Amino acid sequence: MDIKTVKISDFSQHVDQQIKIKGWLYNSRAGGKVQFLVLRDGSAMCQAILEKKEGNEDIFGQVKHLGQESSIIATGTVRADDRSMGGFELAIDDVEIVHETNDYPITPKQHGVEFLMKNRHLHLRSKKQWAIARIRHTIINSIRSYFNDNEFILVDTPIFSPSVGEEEQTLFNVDYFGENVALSQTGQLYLEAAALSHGKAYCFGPTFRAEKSKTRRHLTEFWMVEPEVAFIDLEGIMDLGQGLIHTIISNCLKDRRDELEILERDISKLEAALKPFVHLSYSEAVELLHSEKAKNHLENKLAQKNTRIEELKDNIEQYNTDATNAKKQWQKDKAAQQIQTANEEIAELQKEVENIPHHMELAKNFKWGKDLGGSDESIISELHDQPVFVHRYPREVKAFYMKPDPENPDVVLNIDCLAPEGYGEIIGGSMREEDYNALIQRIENKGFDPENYKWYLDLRKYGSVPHGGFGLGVERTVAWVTGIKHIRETIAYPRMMGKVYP
RNA sequence: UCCUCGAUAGCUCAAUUGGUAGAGCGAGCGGCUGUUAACCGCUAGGUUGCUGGUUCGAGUCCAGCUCGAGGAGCCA
Repeated sequence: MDIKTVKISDFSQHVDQQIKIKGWLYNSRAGGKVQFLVLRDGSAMCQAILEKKEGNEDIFGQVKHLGQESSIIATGTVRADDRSMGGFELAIDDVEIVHETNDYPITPKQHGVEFLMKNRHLHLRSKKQWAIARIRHTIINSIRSYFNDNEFILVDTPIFSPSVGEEEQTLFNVDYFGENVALSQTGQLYLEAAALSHGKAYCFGPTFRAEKSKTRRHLTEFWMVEPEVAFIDLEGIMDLGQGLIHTIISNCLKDRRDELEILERDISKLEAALKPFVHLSYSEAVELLHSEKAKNHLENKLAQKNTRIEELKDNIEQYNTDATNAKKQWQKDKAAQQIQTANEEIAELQKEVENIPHHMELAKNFKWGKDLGGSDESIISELHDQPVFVHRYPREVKAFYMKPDPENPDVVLNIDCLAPEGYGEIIGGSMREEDYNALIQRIENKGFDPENYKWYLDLRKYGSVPHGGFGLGVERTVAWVTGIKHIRETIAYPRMMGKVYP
């Protein structure tokens, strides 16, 4: 009789049945007569019990010496047991060793960033990385289904783009049969053409920025989805963006509870984002930055950080006492580890504490007409529980194709969407200038040559309509939803300044 | 491009005013029937990132370089 192979995530439906699982050894605690194996099969992890019995001494001995990440096929009976993680475990009858692994580099203990990134191809198997990847999958799937369900047509825009002379430092140049072209940093201009064909269109692909940014928010290669709609207005664009983010969040809350729990994400923060978003004009945002509210917020933040630092210092005292009183070596080591972790947190907090007065100055002295800086965005987003749309920025700091507000030509009809908790800008979008002559004017004012925009200008010559759209950065969205600090963990193989391996 | 910090065993870290390089984890061997980063005992494991300098003596001090982390600017 063939024994059925089941997924660990389906264990609850197979209690007391004999089944097979195909997977990998994640960790093991071997005893003389019983071994506790933590197995993973891609769907989940479970504990498996191998008891030494008459007749299985060979298997017992072999499994005992199996290295972490050895691949195996285990046959056994599913049991409900509260002592086991997930509430179920596998009582093993037999193990087939598919591949024996020795010296797997990533152990269940702590590792540094550099080491993990060098071993990224293996790091992907770790629990947190596994959870992040699954949430990313759900986010991308939500994006596709949201647009598909709302009658958008997917149009793929080119990655090789002619260089038109603008913003050259931020583009990657490629030798294209002797011609200098750039890797695309947006599909928007091409997508405008598609929107005039389909009414609603979107593109979804990788995008490339050669900015020399080394921060936790930047990648040189990242994924962006860009919808573009004919006959829309700015309110419509904001509704579209809010609908998209609501769909993403509610799908993650519905389908990725376990993964969010693995990442210790505060669910209430995500639930708050299901409320209608805050709408602030740029001018209102500037007022907010100048307000007592912003000042008080930063003062509170400063006080909180200082309190936390004192708390950590007290903890360190305690750990030191623990270490002195500890009889066992491992207790001393544990205390040392805790002290190290606390010191790292203190260092980070002290840096923030140092920066807060500077941020206060920046906010207080913010002049109408400048683009919002990173710290300004943080202040605005931290003052609200849900994402914030900031609209109508000064025309001078924004791109040439953005349409000026007919009611105030000093500002353009654009939006930025700021994610909560300081995760920064996740959406940028605008209405596009649809008037032929006005667009030429804008191109010339920015110092560009209208000759290079011939086909783009054609869109204003033949059946031009009010239209607009936005771009949403997938990795920043994943960082926010998962609550992880650094964007490099939101994509399987991050590309950053100076890093292209593996 | 600029500013700050860092590089010691496979991994994470320690090493007092410059004076014999250590621990835990991991690996190997052994012990333990309910473990949750299991635990206990033993063993192996090092050109202290590179180059030069100061010194009787450098992991430690100085200079330059390489690599990494965080931030500024810019941005999704």
